[in-house]
Amino acid sequence: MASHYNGTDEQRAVLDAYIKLMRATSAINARLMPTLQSEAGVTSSQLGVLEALAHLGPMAHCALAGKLLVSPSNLTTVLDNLERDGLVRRDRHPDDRRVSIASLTESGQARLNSFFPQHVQRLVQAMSGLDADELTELGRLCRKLGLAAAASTHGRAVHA
Amino acid sequence: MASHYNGTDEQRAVLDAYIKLMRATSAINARLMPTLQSEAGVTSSQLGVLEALAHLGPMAHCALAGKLLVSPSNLTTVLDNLERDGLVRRDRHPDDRRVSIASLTESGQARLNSFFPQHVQRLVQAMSGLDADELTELGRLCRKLGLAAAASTHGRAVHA
DNA sequence: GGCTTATACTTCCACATCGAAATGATCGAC
DNA sequence: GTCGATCATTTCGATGTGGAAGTATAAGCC
Repeated sequence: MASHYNGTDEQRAVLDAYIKLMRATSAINARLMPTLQSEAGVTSSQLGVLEALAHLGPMAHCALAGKLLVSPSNLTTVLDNLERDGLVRRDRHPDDRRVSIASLTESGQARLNSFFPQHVQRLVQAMSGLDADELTELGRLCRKLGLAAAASTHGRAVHA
Repeated sequence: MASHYNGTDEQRAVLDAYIKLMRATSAINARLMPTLQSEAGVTSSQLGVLEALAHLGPMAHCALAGKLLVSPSNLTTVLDNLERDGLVRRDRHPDDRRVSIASLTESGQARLNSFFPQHVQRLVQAMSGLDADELTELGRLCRKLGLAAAASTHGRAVHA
């Protein structure tokens, strides 16, 4: 039993599910991150940036922060480190010089190509504890949970 | 569609579930942390320490790090901040002076009592997007996933 | 007893993270 | 055209995070 809290049944059930959810994400990430850093030389935050730029093309700083759900100030740090390592380039928007456009360098693209397939393969292995149906169901539940939580963060929960 | 990766169906399914899992945990934590910091004055890591000490009693540094699944060096920082705020006390083990025993102060216990019920209630609300059965199923899937991932971190995956 | 090894914790460094404040640049009102 | 408001980004300060190295203590071996 994960939860020792002396509350209602509903509260204990929620705490229990929450703890398992957090442990699962920790376990998966603990499985992936060491290899990512030693083999690919990037952190998971940096990987997020590289992936987004590869899939979506060059993006403005604030758009990228929105996509990745991180704060702009945090993204500044991550981009600083990526730029220092030559994986990402920052250019000013020609019409609005407040805006900085981040894009993959050739080196960044090459780096991503060199490790991403293996990274995905390790992820598949890390999640091999669930079969295809369970994976689908986990995705459905997480999506529903995440959308409801995000909606209630701001105003009222959306009806659907 | 969450995943744009051009891999096999299995790889895309895994990536998709992974992204939803990460988004759900981010959304829930984003919902809880601001209130926790402004109302209770503790971070989520600090809450983990306070909870563990309250449920399990005074504990040695390394035992606590094991329970919380964080590195000893990280725990040092968290305990430093909690001790500075008077919520936790560190004492030397009488028989082995290498060991430091962390315990809740009265102030720490009082702080925990003062906000934990509301915190649980907010968690219940944050996770209210799922009904009781879905919560149970999510817990089951996360537990299975987490155990398999943790097992494969070290040696081979356990057979069951 | 003194040396070696092992253990427990801390310190140090790099990175991630966010909020708040500062900076630079655009836009609207007049 | 200038002033003020607004927006995009960076900087700063605090916390969390882990790995590597250092310090203090204990235990084992000769």
